[in-house]
Amino acid sequence: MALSLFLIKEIPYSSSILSSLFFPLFKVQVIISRTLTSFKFPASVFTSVKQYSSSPLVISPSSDHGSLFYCCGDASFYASLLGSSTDKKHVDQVHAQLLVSSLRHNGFLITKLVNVSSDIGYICYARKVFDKFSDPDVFLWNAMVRGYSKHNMFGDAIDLYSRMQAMGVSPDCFTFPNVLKACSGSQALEFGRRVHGQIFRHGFECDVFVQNSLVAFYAKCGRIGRARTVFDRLCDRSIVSWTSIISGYTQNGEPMEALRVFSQLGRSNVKIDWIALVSVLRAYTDVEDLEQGKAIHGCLIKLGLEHEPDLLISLTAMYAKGGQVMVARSFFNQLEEPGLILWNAMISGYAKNGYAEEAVELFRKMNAKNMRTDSITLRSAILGVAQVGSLELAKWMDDYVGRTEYKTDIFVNTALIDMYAKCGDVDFSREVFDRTAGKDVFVWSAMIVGYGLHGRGREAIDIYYTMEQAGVSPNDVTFLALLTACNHSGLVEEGWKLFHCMKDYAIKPQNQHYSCVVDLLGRAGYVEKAYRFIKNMPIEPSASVWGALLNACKIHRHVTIGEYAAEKLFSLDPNNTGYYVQLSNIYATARMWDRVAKIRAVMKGKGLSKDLGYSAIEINGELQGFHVGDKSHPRSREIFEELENLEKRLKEAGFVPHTESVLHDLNYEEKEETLCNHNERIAIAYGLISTAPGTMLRITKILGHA
DNA sequence: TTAGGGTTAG
Repeated sequence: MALSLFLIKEIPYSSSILSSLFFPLFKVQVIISRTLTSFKFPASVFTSVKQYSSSPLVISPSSDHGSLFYCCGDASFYASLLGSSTDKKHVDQVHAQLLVSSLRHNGFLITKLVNVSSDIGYICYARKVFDKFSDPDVFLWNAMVRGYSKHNMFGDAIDLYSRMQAMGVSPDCFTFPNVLKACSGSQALEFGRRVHGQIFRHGFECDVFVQNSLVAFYAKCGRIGRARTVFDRLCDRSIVSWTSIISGYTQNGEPMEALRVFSQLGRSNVKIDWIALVSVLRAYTDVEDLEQGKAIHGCLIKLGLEHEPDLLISLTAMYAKGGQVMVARSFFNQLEEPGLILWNAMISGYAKNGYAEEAVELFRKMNAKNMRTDSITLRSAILGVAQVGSLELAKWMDDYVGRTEYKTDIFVNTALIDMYAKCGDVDFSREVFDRTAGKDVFVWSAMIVGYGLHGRGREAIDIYYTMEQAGVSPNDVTFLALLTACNHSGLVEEGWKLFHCMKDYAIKPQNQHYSCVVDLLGRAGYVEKAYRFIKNMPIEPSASVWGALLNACKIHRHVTIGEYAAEKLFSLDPNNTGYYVQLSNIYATARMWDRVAKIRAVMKGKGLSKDLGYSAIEINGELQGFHVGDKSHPRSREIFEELENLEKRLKEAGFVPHTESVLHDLNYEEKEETLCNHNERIAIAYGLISTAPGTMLRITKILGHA
């Protein structure tokens, strides 16, 4: 109907539409200006017009876009015109018509105009319309607040709501959901609390819409306890209430509780819909229970929802995170035009599971298709690049980011800092770090991690103190980064001191922190001190803690403590080959051959074999990976000749290899294990024969993905 | 006329 008005332009070709469809439906009178008479309306049109002549429809030419038609219908006529608007030009035209009509002060139509403009992303226009209206009612205020909330302009939404209150307009049940969305979007916890008070005062404590919004608000602001209280007090819980609290728990890192609530939901009479299932899938993804997630997948198939595009995103993410990237990819491939979030889920799934090249390739494909990318796409792609380990690719990625609106995005820059460090150039990390404005604890921590990775422990510690001076509080990640950095640089005292600083910030050390300290003490030879340190731990030591102790025992030939650590490890992680090999090496060093043989028999009985890592080097932009004892490269002979040559020169220079444990009759693999740097050496040798003297060689070590 | 929940993430 609305379109037919604008089709008047085409009247010479479609006069029947005008006369048969348009005019009979709206009681309007048409006055056609003389300039348009060339359209040669058929006589029937004028007859219709005369028949329905309660209000005037003026048609006159406009200079801007061909012919513009001013008309005056009734309010529902304008509403239907606006309702069908999908572009700014249409809205402009209808607004222009409205302005010259007697309905220009009609609050209902102005509200509709504001709603429609903000729906099509014409938010500043909506505000202009809003501002021109002198006496907005609650509907109009709601429409404007809704517009801002919808476009993530949370501050404006909150300002407007405050102004509304100052003007003495009473909010209604449609006001609060939008205001609360703005509060959670901008993490305005205090303001939201006040809104909660107002909800109570205005008597909306039983409105399920308003209360659901409150649950979501508290959950998104990290106040899951408050969210639960609101949820528990709800007189009538809808599926939205349940979904809000379930996803709230997942968002707050409590997926187990989310699943408990979900089982309660199963016992209630509320019908479960697909959005509820999406949040449950997320919870199973987070508890890393792929089997249970598969069961939910089964439910979805039963409900006939498995092809729901938004569910495919959750399924893709779940399978990708669970390491089943092929299954994830099959979901991705199901859609002809996967949306942005699905691309993101797939790219990050690849990147997080060691399929770095696939991640980068998919990102490139996305670009080739001219798809829109966002901050999350970039973060995932950067993670992929970091794991590929190529500095060339890293620079390309950095350039790419520089051409987007995300070059100042703090999350993206954190990822870039990490990427450069992992690709071998921490000074580039520092450049990104220096140009990042508004550094938060993650940015600082990423830089500390970078320096630590490169054995520049002092710089890591310096940066930490600068961070403190800048008034940014460290978190558990910061301390882990610091302890790791001290570890790599052998800064025992500094590490010990920093570990004890954790309590100043009320950060409870986790197993990772403890294992770092054990490693630090152990490597420096304080094996017994490390052992006592573990014995005094307030939490149950994990395998990584005992593993660090075992490693220290191997280095410092401590059989008794080594056996103790190994016993703990065998019970915690019975199938990990590394611990058996390490204990066997401890025995070998102590020349306790009978025990070496015993360990080997146990390993054989369990059918354990080694999981190899590899090292990679980039030559002329091409990445080459080497496994331990890798002879598959076409230039393998030259590489091993260079390696021998290198070892000869090392010996001449006075290098004494640590060979005690290789002297006895260990089998081939065990010898390879003992020469733990072997694959790095191959990569170095390849680098030396492939580059001009003086060229910087960057070796990337990739663990456990053979 | 207007409204609430989910999925990708340093």
